[in-house]
Amino acid sequence: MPLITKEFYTRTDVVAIARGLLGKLLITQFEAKLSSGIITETEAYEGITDRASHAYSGRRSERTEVMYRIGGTAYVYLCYGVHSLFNIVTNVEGIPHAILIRGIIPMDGSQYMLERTGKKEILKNFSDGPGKLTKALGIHYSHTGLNLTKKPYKKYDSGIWLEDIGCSVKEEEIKVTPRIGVEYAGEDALRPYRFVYHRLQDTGN
DNA sequence: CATAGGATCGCCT
DNA sequence: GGCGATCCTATGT
Repeated sequence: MPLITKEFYTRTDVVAIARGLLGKLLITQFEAKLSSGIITETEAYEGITDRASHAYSGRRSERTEVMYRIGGTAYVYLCYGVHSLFNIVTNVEGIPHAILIRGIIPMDGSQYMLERTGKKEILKNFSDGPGKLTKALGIHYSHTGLNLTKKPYKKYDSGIWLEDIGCSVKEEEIKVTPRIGVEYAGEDALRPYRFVYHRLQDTGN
């Protein structure tokens, strides 16, 4: 299946990209273990003008520095001291847009996902939260900065990348809501920047 | 240096 | 619906 390339991520409309990521396949390979899932939920974070963004008002720190890199870079950070949350940086270098991936439907490598999560089987709601999917796919905050537009060449190389599996998502299958857990962002908390792909959501496996 | 709090989850009631 | 886990980051002294 075709790899999603730089041209997809470096576009300027982070909201359009967040919608466009629904139905795409998110794939990881670590220690020769390949696992993947179809993206069913995303949130757009619009950089320096968006109070909900870690880069609001142009803030830069060791953690957020990767947000200013070129679109197609991974931004993974630790939340509540417990969960690694996976984001995709978008736009050109210097513009800190990002998209939080909030849900997937498990596809390949279910045995590895079960192993990582300590579950016996893949049931409904197995990977329907941002912290759950990173755990299932083995994504850790140490993976921040990875280039998502490069697929590992060898079986034992690590990588995170996305592929277009030809899943066409209709407008009426997308539910649009405000983002979760950003109450502190004032008016920006009301922005309709969360996208949920309904046809596939909550089907378990 | 100290400390509050967070783009969450799972278990409890 | 409530709460504790758990630790890094940002901010302030």
